[in-house]
Amino acid sequence: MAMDTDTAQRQVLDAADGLFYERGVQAVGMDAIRTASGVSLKRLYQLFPSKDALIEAYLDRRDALWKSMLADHVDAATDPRERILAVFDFLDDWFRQRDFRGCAFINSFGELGTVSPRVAELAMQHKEGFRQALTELSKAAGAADPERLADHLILLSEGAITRSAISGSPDPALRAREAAVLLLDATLPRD
Amino acid sequence: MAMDTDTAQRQVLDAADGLFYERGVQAVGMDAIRTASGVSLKRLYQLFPSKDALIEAYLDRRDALWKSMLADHVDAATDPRERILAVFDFLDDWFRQRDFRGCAFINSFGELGTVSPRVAELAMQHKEGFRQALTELSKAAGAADPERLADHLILLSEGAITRSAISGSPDPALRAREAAVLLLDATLPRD
DNA sequence: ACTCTAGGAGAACGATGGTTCTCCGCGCAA
DNA sequence: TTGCGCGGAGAACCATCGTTCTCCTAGAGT
Repeated sequence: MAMDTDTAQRQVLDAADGLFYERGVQAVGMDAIRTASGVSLKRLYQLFPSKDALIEAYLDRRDALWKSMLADHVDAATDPRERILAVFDFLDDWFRQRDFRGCAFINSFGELGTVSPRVAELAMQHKEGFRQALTELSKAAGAADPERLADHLILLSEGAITRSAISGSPDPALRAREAAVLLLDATLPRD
Repeated sequence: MAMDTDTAQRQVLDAADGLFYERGVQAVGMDAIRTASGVSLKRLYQLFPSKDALIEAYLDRRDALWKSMLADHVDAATDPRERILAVFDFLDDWFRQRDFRGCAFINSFGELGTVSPRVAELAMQHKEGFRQALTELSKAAGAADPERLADHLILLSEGAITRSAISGSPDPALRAREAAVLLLDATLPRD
């Protein structure tokens, strides 16, 4: 009758993801997660020894999921320039999801950045991973200064994320893509 | 001996600004504001009937202050193109402030956006004000499509704000300025 | 001097949060 | 069958929060 450990863990993480992302980490109590997951408080606390641990697991999973969604979009293209632009198609897809609420890492950092070094660190690592991905793509596209191009593309992406979250419209993804085209035209060697 | 209403109000807003901005709105209790401001709870509640009202006043004041700091930087330049780039000099100044913690509106939106329509509205209005300022600057610089240029510049700015907040470095302002130069070169008519 | 009232300090109140504990039932080893 | 231990439901506990209330002091008007 006892639900096995793996599915219990998954259900807790599913519930945490939905609630934390929608309402913010501080606004969601452990009781809400217990109700949404159907996993008792006792079990919940033996799977995750504290709310902080659960928040960390939530962010870890988001990071992995996000990276894999990004990779799926990028890998659907072969031309190096198209692979860069695929990043913005990915953003467009993401922004169109009904539950889109901005970047979980930015949101969590805003809530806990000053008080939880762990959350601050996870946010930095997540963003650093994105930066490295963009640097690779820029290198593959033949940019003379791939790190710089990556930085410019990140700014457009992050800007699109927060603008889309606040405005509630997916448009910023298109605007960011346009701007990226201009930047690529100005930066990459002609072909 | 009673402190007059204006100074009490100012002290409360000063304290609220410091605490809300540093730790986030939810993490700061009214008691902390009372201690930091030196204004008794009773008086505090007759100045601001609820914490929500205080949050709103805090955001209102941030909006006004931010706009005037931006205007100061922009108005220090006369050449239309320089006036656009002054936006990024403003960001650089801002990011270098020791207490810089990102955009108060983005942070508050992340915390309360789904639960407080008022905060969501204030965040939208703040960003819309920025958008209009950039649209005016783009128009003055002779852009063929000033709204589009403004959108592109906003993405760079917002991206720089969140990246600087998370990385703790002011660098993103410089990167955003570089990218803005590339965009202006690609967008504005030659002179 | 005697009210009268605004304001300060802080207790009080009811709600909610994270975390732990109690009690109970159930499946399994001997 | 008899313990035994895991897990479920939810109460319990202690802290904190937003908000209000009580009590008291001190100054202003008469």
